Amino acid sequence: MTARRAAAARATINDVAAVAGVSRGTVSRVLNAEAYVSEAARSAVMDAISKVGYVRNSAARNLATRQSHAVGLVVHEPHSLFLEDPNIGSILLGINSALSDADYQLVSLVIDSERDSHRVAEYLSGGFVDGVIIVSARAHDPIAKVVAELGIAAAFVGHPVDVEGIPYVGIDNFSAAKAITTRLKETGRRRIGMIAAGLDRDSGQDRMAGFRAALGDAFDPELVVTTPLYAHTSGIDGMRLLLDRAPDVDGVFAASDAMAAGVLDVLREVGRSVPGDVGVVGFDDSAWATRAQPPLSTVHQPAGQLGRRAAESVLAQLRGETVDTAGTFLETAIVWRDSA
Amino acid sequence: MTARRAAAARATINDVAAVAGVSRGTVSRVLNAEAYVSEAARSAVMDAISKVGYVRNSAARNLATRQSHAVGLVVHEPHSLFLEDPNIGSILLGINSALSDADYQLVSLVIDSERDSHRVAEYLSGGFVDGVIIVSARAHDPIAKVVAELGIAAAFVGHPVDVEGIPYVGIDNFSAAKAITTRLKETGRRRIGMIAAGLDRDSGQDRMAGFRAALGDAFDPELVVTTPLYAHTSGIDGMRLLLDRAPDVDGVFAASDAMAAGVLDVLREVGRSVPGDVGVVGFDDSAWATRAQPPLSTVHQPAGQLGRRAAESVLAQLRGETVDTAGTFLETAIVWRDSA
DNA sequence: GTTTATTCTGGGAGCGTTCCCAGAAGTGCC
DNA sequence: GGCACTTCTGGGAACGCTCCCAGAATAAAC
Repeated sequence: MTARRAAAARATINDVAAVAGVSRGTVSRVLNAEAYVSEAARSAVMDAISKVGYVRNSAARNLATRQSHAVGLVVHEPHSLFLEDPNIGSILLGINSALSDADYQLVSLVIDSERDSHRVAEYLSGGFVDGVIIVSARAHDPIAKVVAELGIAAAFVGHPVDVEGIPYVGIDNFSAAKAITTRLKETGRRRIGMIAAGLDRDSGQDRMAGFRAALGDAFDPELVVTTPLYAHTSGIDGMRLLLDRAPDVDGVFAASDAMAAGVLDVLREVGRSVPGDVGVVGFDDSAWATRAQPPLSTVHQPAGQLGRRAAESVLAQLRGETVDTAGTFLETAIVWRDSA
Repeated sequence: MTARRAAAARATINDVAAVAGVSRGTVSRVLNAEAYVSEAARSAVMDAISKVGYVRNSAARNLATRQSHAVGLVVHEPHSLFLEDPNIGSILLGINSALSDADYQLVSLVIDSERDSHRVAEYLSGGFVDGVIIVSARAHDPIAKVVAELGIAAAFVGHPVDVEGIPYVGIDNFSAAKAITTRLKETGRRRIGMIAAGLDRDSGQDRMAGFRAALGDAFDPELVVTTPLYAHTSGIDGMRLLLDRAPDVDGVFAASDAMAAGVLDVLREVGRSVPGDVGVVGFDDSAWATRAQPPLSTVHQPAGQLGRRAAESVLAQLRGETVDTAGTFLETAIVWRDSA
């Protein structure tokens, strides 16, 4: 099998113009939906387009407009969370959906961390993309810094930890944590504990604050176990500690599904039934939730919307609009399964 | 925050030529590593490039060469497995790595299934990409058909079910299944059963054949339970059936990690310890494997390599080379954890 | 009917490359 | 020194679009 050029000779705007009996300029105006085109000319051009099978040559357009009509999805390997984030697929689809609605392309910018940030800057200022979306950046992400300096149209999905001036889209962790804790409380639990994590970020703090707000007077600091990571093992260690402190605990809110899965493991180990003896809820609605036994009640993140909104922010910046550099917080939903 | 053009005035090839004291043509030759450039000219151009901070304008290049220098990753939503495949992130990274080595861009082609295949064909022949990579296509995938008809440079990652003439990259299911079964046998198991699935595909058949080959004379058809799907519930049902048939089973090879997780659930239910009473192995090294209790011994797929090889095949086609339209099979590795 | 504003159209110029041809410079051989 | 190669260089033309200006056609106002 050898390579073959897809189409021997593709129709150009000139072919369309000739068939429609108008000029190149008029075809271009129709293509770009500009004003001042007569209805007769417009329909003649439309007919001609489908007749000759015209498809716009984006390279020529990009060259003439000096824009790439592309938005990059920055994946900064291996330091990014790209491979770990369970919602990444949906986020990507959401981004793409918004972009293609606006006739923009999504290009993947996988940046190898071996190279320095100078290379990254060159890459971004190289005109390959008009804007950039950064998913789950970590603290001190060099790309975030470069983007901020260059003033490139950009948006984050997820919390940027130490970057100012770039809009981001996230979820309302406080309300979500409060809502699911309330729901857990309503199942009749009296002694509800929490396995908290990531308190060095506002997302982690907000989840804990939401938990506290939901319990009100019933809140007992003794029942909150803090761990540094959102990991499965943190959930195991955290739950053991919690059981030590409060053997009568009958409800647990884990700040991530991975930790909740760890909680489940410990409860099984010590012979407590879920949700019979103890009700457990998680956070994320990741793969952990459905694969756990029993499946976890958890907080669902609107991953697709997260991506879409970030893309729309970049698009707005590209149109020259002023966008809010503060965060946009999306509503979450509670998914009630069998663990509580 | 308003949009800002990244660079006020980017350096062009003419600026480089002026600084280097040579002509446009010579700069172009240096840029494209062509023959017939004197060493003096080459180094003068190189110096000038870094001096003026030149970055090639890909739109102009694409226009002049009539190639996009981009390869598309087709994601055919919602029918594709894009969101489900646990290895998708690594595959994507592997593809990108090979592509960027060859100075190609990866662009995401998310195709909405609401539109017809005519639109897909237009998309692919529209010159947006020079080639295309299709991940985990399902049977009767319309894109696969269009690609085959158009003769576009393409490659599959994963088994195409009903498409001929397009190269694909997969793993050697037979050897992998044989190897892990042998390994299981070597732990001293005497009665090893299998939960097979997907026998309507060669991947499923190969896994079963590998299992059989590993056992040799010890193979007992009675100990093979067949299910249609690779799902978790299939694993549960399959294991119950296997225990009915052979209560003395002391080893199980499940054709997927999801099924192996189901096997684990059943064994726990009936009070058999793993790996004490029964050794269990899976296939895929997906998230199920690490999240199972105990973590599964399984077959690891070289996801990054799968992507890289597919990309390299497309690149070879683009260079006009003849590539083998049969499948390329990559070696797998056994990951030995705690379940056997 | 004339003037003025508005709507519409054609086509030249330019975007930054690559391609290719013509010719200059260098090398080797008789 | 003359001739035939080979190596190297410059620059015109083209790629297919958008931008923009000048002017034609039409509509509105006097």
